[in-house]
Amino acid sequence: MDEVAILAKVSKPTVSRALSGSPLVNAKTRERVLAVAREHGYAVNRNAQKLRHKRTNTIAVSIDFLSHRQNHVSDPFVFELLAGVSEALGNQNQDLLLTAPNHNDPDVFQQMLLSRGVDGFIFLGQGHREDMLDKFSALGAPMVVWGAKRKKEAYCVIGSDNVRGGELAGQYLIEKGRRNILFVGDPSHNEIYWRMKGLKSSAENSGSSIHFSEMQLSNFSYESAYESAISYFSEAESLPDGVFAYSDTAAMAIIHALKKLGRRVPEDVSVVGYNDIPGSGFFSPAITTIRQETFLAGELMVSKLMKIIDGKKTKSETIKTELIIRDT
Amino acid sequence: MDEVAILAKVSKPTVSRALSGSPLVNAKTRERVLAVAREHGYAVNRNAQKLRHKRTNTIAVSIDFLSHRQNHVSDPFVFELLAGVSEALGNQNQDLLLTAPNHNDPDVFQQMLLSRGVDGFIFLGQGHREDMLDKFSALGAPMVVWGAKRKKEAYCVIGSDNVRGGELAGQYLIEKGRRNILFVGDPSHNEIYWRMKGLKSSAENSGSSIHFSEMQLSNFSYESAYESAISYFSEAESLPDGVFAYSDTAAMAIIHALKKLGRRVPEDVSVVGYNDIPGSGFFSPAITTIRQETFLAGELMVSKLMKIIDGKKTKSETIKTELIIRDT
DNA sequence: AAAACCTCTGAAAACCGTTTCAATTTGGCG
DNA sequence: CGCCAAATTGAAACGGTTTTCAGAGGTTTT
Repeated sequence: MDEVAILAKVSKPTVSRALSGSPLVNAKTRERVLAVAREHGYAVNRNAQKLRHKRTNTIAVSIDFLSHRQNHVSDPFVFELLAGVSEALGNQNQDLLLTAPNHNDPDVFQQMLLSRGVDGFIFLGQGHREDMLDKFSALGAPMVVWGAKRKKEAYCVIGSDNVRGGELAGQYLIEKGRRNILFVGDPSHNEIYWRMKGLKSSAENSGSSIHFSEMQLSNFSYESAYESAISYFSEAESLPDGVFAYSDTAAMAIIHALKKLGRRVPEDVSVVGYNDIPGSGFFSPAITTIRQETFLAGELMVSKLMKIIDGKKTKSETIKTELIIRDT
Repeated sequence: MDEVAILAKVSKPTVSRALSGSPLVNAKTRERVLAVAREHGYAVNRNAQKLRHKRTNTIAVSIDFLSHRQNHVSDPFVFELLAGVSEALGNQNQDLLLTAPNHNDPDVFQQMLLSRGVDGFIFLGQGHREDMLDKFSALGAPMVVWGAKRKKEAYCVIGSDNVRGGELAGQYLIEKGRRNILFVGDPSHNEIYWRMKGLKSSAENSGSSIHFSEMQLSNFSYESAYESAISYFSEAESLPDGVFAYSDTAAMAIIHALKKLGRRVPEDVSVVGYNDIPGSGFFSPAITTIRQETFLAGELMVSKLMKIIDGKKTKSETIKTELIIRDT
């Protein structure tokens, strides 16, 4: 910057002001400075800026990101969320720091904040990290979480209306005449718990007598979901005629298992998924599902987080949640 | 750091040395410093460090990332790659900066480098950005690209052996007795071009007479691929009995279209995809595909890039490429 | 006992911007 | 023409770390 200053025959602060668009600098001077900077390929050092400003304009995004090694697979849905967040952050001139998958220690996150590596956090998925998130937010970390609302609002949560999603799925299945309904998912995840609750409540309010069962599904991958399903069904007294799976990916695995066992979908069994992931309409059968507006969700999370970083208050919010019927 | 120094009754440089694990500091002194730091929740300022070191330990990752708005969808395969890269970077203590989706301007990337925002780049997918990548690499930017090798090796490319992948697909189809083979994809993408080449060469070397056709597919989404397929097939003289699609997602859309038109897959038509994305075995029919070791690819890209950043030379490399047969 | 050598520590400079504050110039107005 | 305000600029300090270099104290060698 010193060199630019000399070449433009001004002082360093003036160069700084010219480049940062300060109104305190004369228009002609600015032109001169910009010309020199452009010509000599000068770019301000972002680290010096961050150091001085005590602000990094960087947001850490943490995905409940399951590496291949552990035979986990991340849901395409998360990718959709990430795309939304990425675009929204880009629009706000914020950098997106994707945290390493195995960083699930509150200390690691706090370190990032303390060392001024990032200004705030977006957690995509609560997973089983609720305790960690509670602790972290108790430390006053600026953060927004995709997931399900908690009893006490510790941090800002954006998510779909899981109870409503469950109800929509339930109503659909009941309208289809299904009376032996299976829920697939791991209700120790908060989001999934509420989806199940919604499903149950719609069954209770339907006036019909519904047989309700539940299939735990932990440690998700297509393969393990499929195998769990096969072994579950082989031990079950009766096969369900309606299934609500916590995600489209799970629905796909379940459908595969049902077909393997000779059930026709959707003729014998109706299956509802969640997320409306790309391609869910191209599965056979096309998957009836609950859509969440992931793109808006990204924008919403980012705008909330920016507010929080600026010291303003915001509340958790729920995203539009609708049933997409695919009957063919 | 000054405060820590005072509390530990040493000077600032000593604190710095203690925290960075320098051997120049006495063991007892180090203990004292670490204790004070821990107790007072002190963390070194990463930005000051980066400023001083002229090294950020941050790698920019650019995805040919297609936002929802443009009705594009990113292939789950890219997510797999990203997961691999993320884990590998984490192991090397490098931060991963995910660039905004619309950043496709070499100037933007150069700015990131010049302003010392990042040390290097990983581009996941060449897409239609080859010119940009050439320009950027000509500026001496440290970078590694996932994609297909070019004639002249301008930058380090990691990718599958696309020609071989195409050959494997072709051999499979021909062995299945297919003689009317369709390639689906946009050969203006380098990777896809070579896959097609491989397919053709296996057809030519087979000794049988193969009718070969080609369906352009630009601007991918499931929906548009499906529609293109429907309109292509309705105008074609004959329907193919073998299809090689440039990706599993495209294969899924094509299969959907073929079924719609009353063809049975795999009885009437054999379809081969590419990537072995999660769930490709759970589609109906399960998708025969070409697998690439994405996880190793991530590690390889990162290790290559680290070498390049350290001023060492490396060469492009090809990842294991194998056919996964799913006939059921 | 002097010389040579380690080991450990601290002062000062460097990294590269931005901000504060004071100074200079210019313009407006009576 | 003199005075005041506004516009523009620059000197110096600051943000937080690391590195260079020199020095203090202790140990070993001759």
